[in-house]
Order: sequence, then C-alpha cells, then structure tokens
Amino acid sequence: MAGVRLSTKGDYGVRALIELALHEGECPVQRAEIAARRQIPESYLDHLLAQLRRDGFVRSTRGPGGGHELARPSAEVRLLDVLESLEGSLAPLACLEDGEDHSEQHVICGQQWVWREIYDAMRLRLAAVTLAELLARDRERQRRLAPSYSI
Amino acid sequence: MAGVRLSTKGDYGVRALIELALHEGECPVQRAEIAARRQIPESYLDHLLAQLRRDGFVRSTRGPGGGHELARPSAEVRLLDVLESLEGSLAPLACLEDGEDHSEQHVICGQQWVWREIYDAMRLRLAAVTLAELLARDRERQRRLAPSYSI
DNA sequence: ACAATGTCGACCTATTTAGTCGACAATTCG
DNA sequence: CGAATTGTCGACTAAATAGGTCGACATTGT
Repeated sequence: MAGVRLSTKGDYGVRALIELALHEGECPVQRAEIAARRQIPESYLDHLLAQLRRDGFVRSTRGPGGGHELARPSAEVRLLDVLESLEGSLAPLACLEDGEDHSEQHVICGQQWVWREIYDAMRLRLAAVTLAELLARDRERQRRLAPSYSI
Repeated sequence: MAGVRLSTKGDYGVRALIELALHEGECPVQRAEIAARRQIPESYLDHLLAQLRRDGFVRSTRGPGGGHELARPSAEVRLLDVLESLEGSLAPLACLEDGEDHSEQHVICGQQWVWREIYDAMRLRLAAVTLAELLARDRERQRRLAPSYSI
C-alpha cells in the first residue's frame, strides 16, 4: 500500500491510459489492442483496468465493439491521482503514510524531515502533470524516433 | 538494486549511523548498544554494519572494548551516499537506473521524463544533507520531546 | 443463438524483505 | 596461555510482494 519504486502497475497502467488518451473521443479501445501497442501482458492489463475503473478513470463496455475509454477528459486527469490509484500511497517512508500520526512524528526515524520535503515536492510535481501532457510528450517522442518518410 | 521506497535497511542503517555520530571521537559503540538505543534487531544490524563497513562509512574493532565508529567525520558523510550504499540505486523507475541506455530512452515508458526530474531533485536534496545535520536535528527533536527538568 | 468482448476471483511462482542462527576470528586481560 | 568479549561471515528461513495466468461467467451487438 505504499512506496515509490514504481512497480509495473504504475508503468503499465499509465501506458494504457496514454493509449486511451490517444483515442479520446473515438470508439472504445480493446484490451488486446492496448496490450499489443504498449507491450503489456494482456491478462495482467485486466487487473489494472479494473482498478482504474473502480477509481473512475476508465469506462468499459462489453460485447462486440466494446472496449475501454477515458471516463474523463485527458486534460483533467492528474498523473498523481492515477499513480496513487495504481500503486497506493507513494510515500517513500512508512512514517509518512497518509493517515499516520503527523503531529508527533515517529520518535525514532532520523531522516523523516528530509523525506517529507522530497515527498511534498514530488507530489506537487506529479499533480501538475496531466494525461494530456503525457500524451503530447509521447507523440513528440514517437515523432523523433520515427522520422518522416519525406525528407 | 533499485527503488525509493526506503526499506528497513535505509531506515535502520541511518539510525545506526546517527548513533555513531553521537559518539564521534569517543570510544567505539557496541552492536548491542546501538541496537537497543535505536530499536534495531541486533543480528540484523550486523548486515547493515557490514555493508557500511564495505563502503567505508564505518570502522569496527573486535575484542573487549571493541565496537563500531564512524570512519569519516560526520560532517563529510552525505545521506545520499549512505542510502545508496544500503539500498542500491534510488531510481524510482528501472529505466532511470544508473548505467541504463540514457541516450535513447526506453521507447515505451511514457512518464520517464517526469520521474527523471523528480529523481534528480531528490538526489540533489539528499546529497546536501550530512550525517552531522541529521544528528543535529535528532538532538533537537529529543530536546523537544523530553523537556528539561529545570523549567 | 452466438460470437465478441469485458469482469471477476482463484491460483501460482519467483523475488525480495527482514530477519535468525551458529561457527569462527580477533583482541584484551588476568 | 586461556578465558571472556566482541565482531565477521555465510547459510538458512518465513512472510510479503510482484507479476503474472487461467477459467467460469456476464453482457451486448448482429
């Protein structure tokens, strides 16, 4: 329920959302396509989509023509919220966990104060990044990597 | 070998070093005393001290009157280095690991750029904190928690 | 009806974490 | 010297987490 060493959940999950953002406003994208285009194990992706659905980032529809799409505009989805949905708290120390006794910090942890600074800065930065921005950066990189055919 | 979710190693290890800093210039401190005063499992502490010794933070002497002491002045020991000794790389994403192919970043990871920013800032901050400062803060907190007998 | 798709939970394996333990080495002191 | 004290090192283990797979089932378009 805690920790910033991003696991594959955070990585895969964000990849999947970027893929959904890429198709924003179009028809739903299927699990198989997301998995293939972003190199995610298909049956594992299931769990990530389930979590993102629970937390209101994704809407899914069944049956032929079904698939997954963003439940909210990509410009309004903050990376911080997505990651906290997928990974749980991002606190680098257990004693910084949300809901901990904050008034009188753990008596013994000698480095808590530095990590609190770092944690706060990290959350601020992650809150400032939207899915739309992630998509834009992703597109830009794709462009750099796959140069246009017409020189 | 990677990850910033501090494990107990980083926590315990730094506690132990703070205790050593507290006795800087005095005779060596024994494993049992460090463990008791900083609430660390004694036999586990062994491993942490071994690592810190390997990386030149601690010097140990055997026999009666033996124990452990700082190998370098506490003011010259950076928290960043201590943590990297105990935890390995602190990179929040595998693709940011030192020694990774940095020129052409992992093609698929869509959030690498944010995490690189955060990682760099984090390392800068951790590099600016010395063991001496950790000790000073620790003392200050002890003082706040255990008010002096003379009001 | 049936094919395409998503949903959900049980299950599994490898790795990491957080230790414990015991044999051994070095050192001091009497 | 020899006994007591302290550190050193490696093998071992238990529990948790990571990273999945799989199969039964639900829903929906044609």
